[in-house]
Amino acid sequence: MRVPAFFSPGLSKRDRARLKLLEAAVRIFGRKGPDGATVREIARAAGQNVAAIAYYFGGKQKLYDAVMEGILRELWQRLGDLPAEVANLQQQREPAPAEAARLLSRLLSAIYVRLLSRDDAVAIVQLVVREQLGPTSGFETLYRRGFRVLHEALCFLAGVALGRDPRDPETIVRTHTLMGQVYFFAMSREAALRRLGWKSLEGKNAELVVRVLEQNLETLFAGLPRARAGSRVKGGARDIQTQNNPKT
Amino acid sequence: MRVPAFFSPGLSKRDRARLKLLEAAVRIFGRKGPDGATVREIARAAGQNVAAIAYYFGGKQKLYDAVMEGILRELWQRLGDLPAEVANLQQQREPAPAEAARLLSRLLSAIYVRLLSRDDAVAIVQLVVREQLGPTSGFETLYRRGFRVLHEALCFLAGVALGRDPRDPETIVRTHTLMGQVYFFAMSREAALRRLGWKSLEGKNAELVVRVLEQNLETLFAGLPRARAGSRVKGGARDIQTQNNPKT
DNA sequence: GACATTATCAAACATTTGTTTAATATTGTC
DNA sequence: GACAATATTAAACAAATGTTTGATAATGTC
Repeated sequence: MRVPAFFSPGLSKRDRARLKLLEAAVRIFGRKGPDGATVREIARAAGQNVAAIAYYFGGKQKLYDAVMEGILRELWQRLGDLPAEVANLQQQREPAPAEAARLLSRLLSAIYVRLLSRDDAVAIVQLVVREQLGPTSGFETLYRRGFRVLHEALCFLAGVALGRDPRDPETIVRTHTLMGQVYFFAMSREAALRRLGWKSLEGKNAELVVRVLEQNLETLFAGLPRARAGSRVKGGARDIQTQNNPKT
Repeated sequence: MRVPAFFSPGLSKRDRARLKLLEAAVRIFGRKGPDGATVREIARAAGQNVAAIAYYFGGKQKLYDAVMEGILRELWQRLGDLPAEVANLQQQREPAPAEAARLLSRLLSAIYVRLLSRDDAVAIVQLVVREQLGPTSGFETLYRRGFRVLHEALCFLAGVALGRDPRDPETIVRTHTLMGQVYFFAMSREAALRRLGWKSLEGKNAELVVRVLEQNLETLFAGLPRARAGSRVKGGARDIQTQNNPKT
């Protein structure tokens, strides 16, 4: 007999097994890496038989690919409608520098608060960091549909805020340093926690980080020299909302 | 017959074999991670037999430990006498904020130029980043004798530069954001290279990064509010030169 | 040159790994 | 309830991995 929908909301038994497997896979792939993690451990953690992985996903590699897909969905979902706000600004003919600066600050803060600081996203971040290390299939996916899109959006905002071409190497480098201020907390999470004597990057602690971050950005946008008219925004970035792009 | 010293400078045959294995191990551990790397691959890359690893190091794990030691040595060696300069400043009774700010800038630039940007240090950075992900034996070593020492030194400098207690959470968080501006280039190396269309972070490209970085720091130290006297530097950090410290 | 130490190597070994199989149980449909 | 499709499981399998072994070569010392 089919289990009523209100017991397993919208999910067939098949989908529930897949989901449990996926959740366990994120955790264990994150902790041990694609090579260190074993299908047996993942299956055990998900309360499933080893063969279930081959049955539902077609093997370890395919499971890993599915995990990547899930991470990307989670990533964009957590950012809510902020990407839409950026896209809005991108459509304007003469976006205001102050507005761009403000949105950049909000976006980076949101990335920290909703994503990087979260205890429930540690495994995801671990996985992403690992994939940053080398060009594998996982890296390609995350870069093309995650990092690059976000990076381009941030470069656009920084470009407008500082009156520079978003594709100028200096703008890209500058944006990278801004991004690093936030991402470093996630990438060296354990070390940061220890140095601060914290148990988590969330909650009250997140408030301090966000305060420091926003103060940094404000100071930078106030103090950095703005380019004279002429070297202004030329092309603009790719639209942040068209996330499935080839090339580069 | 013993090979004359000038043919294999100061190295016995034993040491040369160990060295070749170590070099190959850094590269392959860096690329594939401790789990992904196999002893057979490392041995092949080093031109040695598989059994040589057990013979000279006592097994894969011990080889990995030895690699960590080597990385630590390389790390501090590349920083030259900059740590000594920090230690100098730490000994002064009333270190000048401007001098601290200048040294902080020089230190972070040196970390980028001599370490993070270098093509010949990619494998090392990869290994370090991987170890950042979780508390394993490798992490403990790198944290206690690498990250923590550097972090404390930077916090001291930032504290002096901004007139704040180096152990105040806000100072530590602030320092972390400063550090992240540089380290992010190494931690997301591949992504940064692609976004910039660069082949390397070295040379001419490094000049741009350093320029942006120093401009950021200068702007921040000029614009961030300095604490009033009273909330001034209290304890100072541990001495940067005593690198083998227990606790924390 | 003889002898002991050290180094090198291919083969063997025991585990662990991802995957497949084949039998059994469950579920959905009529 | 019968039948077919789908799920689940333990066992089997082949490939790989880290380690050990035992034999042979090279090296250093007297």
